[in-house]
Amino acid sequence: MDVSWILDDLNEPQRAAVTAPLGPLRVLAGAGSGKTRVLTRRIAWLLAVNNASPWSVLAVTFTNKAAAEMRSRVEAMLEQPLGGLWIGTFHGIAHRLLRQHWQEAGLPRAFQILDSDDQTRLVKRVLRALNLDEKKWPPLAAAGFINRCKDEIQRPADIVDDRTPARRQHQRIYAAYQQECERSGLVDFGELLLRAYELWRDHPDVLTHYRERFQHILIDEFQDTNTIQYQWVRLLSGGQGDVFIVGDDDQCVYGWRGSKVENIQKFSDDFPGTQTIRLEQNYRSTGAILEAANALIANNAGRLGKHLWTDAGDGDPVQIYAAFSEIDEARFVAERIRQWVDTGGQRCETAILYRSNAQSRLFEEALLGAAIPYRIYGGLRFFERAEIKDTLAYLRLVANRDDDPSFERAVHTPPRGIGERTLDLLRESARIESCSLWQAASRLLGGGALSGRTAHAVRRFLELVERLDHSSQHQPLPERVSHVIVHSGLRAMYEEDKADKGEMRVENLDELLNVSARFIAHSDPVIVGIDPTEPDWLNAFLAHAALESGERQAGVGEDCVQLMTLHMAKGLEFSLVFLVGWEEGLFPHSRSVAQEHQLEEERRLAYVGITRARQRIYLCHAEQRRWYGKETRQSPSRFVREVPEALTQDVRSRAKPRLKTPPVVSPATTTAGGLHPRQRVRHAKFGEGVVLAIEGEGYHTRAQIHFPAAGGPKWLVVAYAKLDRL
DNA sequence: TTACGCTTAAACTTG
DNA sequence: TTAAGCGTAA
Repeated sequence: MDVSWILDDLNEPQRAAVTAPLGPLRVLAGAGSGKTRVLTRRIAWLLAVNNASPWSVLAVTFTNKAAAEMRSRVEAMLEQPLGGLWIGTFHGIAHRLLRQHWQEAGLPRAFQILDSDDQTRLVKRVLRALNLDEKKWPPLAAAGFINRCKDEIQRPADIVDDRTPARRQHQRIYAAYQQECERSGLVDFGELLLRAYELWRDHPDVLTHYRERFQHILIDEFQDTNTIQYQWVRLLSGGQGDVFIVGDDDQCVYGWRGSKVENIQKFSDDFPGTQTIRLEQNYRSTGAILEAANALIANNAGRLGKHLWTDAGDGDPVQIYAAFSEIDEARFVAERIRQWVDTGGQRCETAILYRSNAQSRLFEEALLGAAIPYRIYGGLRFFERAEIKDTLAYLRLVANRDDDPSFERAVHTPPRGIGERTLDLLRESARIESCSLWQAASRLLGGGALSGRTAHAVRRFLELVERLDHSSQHQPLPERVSHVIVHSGLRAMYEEDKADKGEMRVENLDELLNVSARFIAHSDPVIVGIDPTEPDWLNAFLAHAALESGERQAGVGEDCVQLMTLHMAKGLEFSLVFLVGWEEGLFPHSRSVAQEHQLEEERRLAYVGITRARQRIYLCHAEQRRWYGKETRQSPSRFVREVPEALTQDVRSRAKPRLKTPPVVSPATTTAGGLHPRQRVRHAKFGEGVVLAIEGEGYHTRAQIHFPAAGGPKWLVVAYAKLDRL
């Protein structure tokens, strides 16, 4: 069989991984080494060469976006839709299993998913019910404890009593919280995984079915798996079989969330006969960038070991800019971006990467001032916006009256005369009767326990939800959503809110309508992870809203400078990268320097940042910074010093490049690129033109070119401008 | 019950 | 600096 279409453009180790015999295989894939390519080709190889059925393949990715991309790539390669193939995140797959086996898993059929925001609110409620002071027992800490337990496969009963009051109290909170969830038919993110794990552990027939089905398991970003995900894979595979894992221990940056680098390290112990393949050739960055990254990460102990290399040439040295202040830093970045764009660079090929979201504001201002379009990733995503969550709360009540968190949210938005006192009454009654708030409200109304005015308000609310349900029950999803937006009074409430962001919120409500329409039109039930026969689209849509929190901002396709945190940048690449705020206390963050393993995680984050760059990189730090309203003197991050001086160039002192070999950019754009006056060239944006003059040499060569289509002559740095000679 | 002004504290973030 | 939480007035 001709398999060249799968293997042709792969290097040796990549090919070895794609064609490896069935069995446990670990691919250690460095940044930019073609990891995604290897994964998709492996799936194609299994299907086309091994004649595996799509039905027998399970692929796990880190995000929903990656899952969608992988599916479309494989389908494009094989030129057919692959319905039976399961691709998704651990959570998406767990959810799908639980929808299918809700009875065995001990869940109500219409169970709903709690996002972390909902979870924190619920924990707060539990704290109040237990009469605990929120100051002494911060809800976020309690929620963190619960999530850590679930990640470690621990139910309240499994928690070892170490006789510390804090742990005992947290265990109590966990138990009460869990009881609440079960009474309300709610499942948080950790619970999705834990239930799915218990489903297999406690139901051998179900496990056997999936073991026989999933002959091929592939997992991406394995360095970011946590304990339960690892154990779940072991359970499914039985510690053997065709398990293909890909990861990079140097890019594990989610330790604070339970990820265990050890998982990728100990995989070979738990899966006997594991083959390990290293992908070390980097196709992304220049030599100087890679060497900087290699030198930095070498300061970490206990790595699996890997040395990235490239045959692309050294490229520019790493630029280091010591700014006077945080304002100077932002101004400098904006100015350099301006230059880059003026010389033909694209804005969307540029990224400003920072440690924490709070740093973005100054760059926004500087870019705004320089009239450079930008896009910020971060902040609230679509399904996390207040107005959207308000609407979803009504929809969830429509789906399930016993959903207490949704009851609490909907009952006082918009305000309808039911306040804290009435709610306390309902909560107390619900606690005594151990029933839901909805049931408590009905009972209190029936028993005449409420005063006339309050009773009226509560009755109207209950009737409203009933009406929302019944009058739209047999209508398509978008109509139901629209019905809720209007008749809940949410739309009117936000329309009146002229001062604030009311207008935008109304737009978002309308957008929710569009989202629900698109969900019906485009959703492939297989991808969404629901049983295709599931008749209730409302439940499916609500699950979608919880699991896939949506794009952060519109305007994806525009040519904008990209602003995001280092975490978000993992997996992305840009020609020009600014790593800003490299100062002690900021990065590494002051809370991370005390513990060695946390410091190492910060260093991995720095490594991720550096390896995002293809051509040119700037490390920036400010000597003085206004932080939380106070002026502080800052010293450069230790990570700046960990980049060998031979690879760097200081911008401010205007020192000569210290790189011994003359900088080479890339074969296609070397020096003058064979340009001479009167030469005809083509530029991606400006069209055809004629070279008028050449100036400078080496990397800095500039050419003055007359572009009739762009209205006259322009100076372009040849190395950046990607000119085609004609 | 709701709205407003004062105090306080402050990563990264996917499902 | 900003955003969220809390106490007090309308």
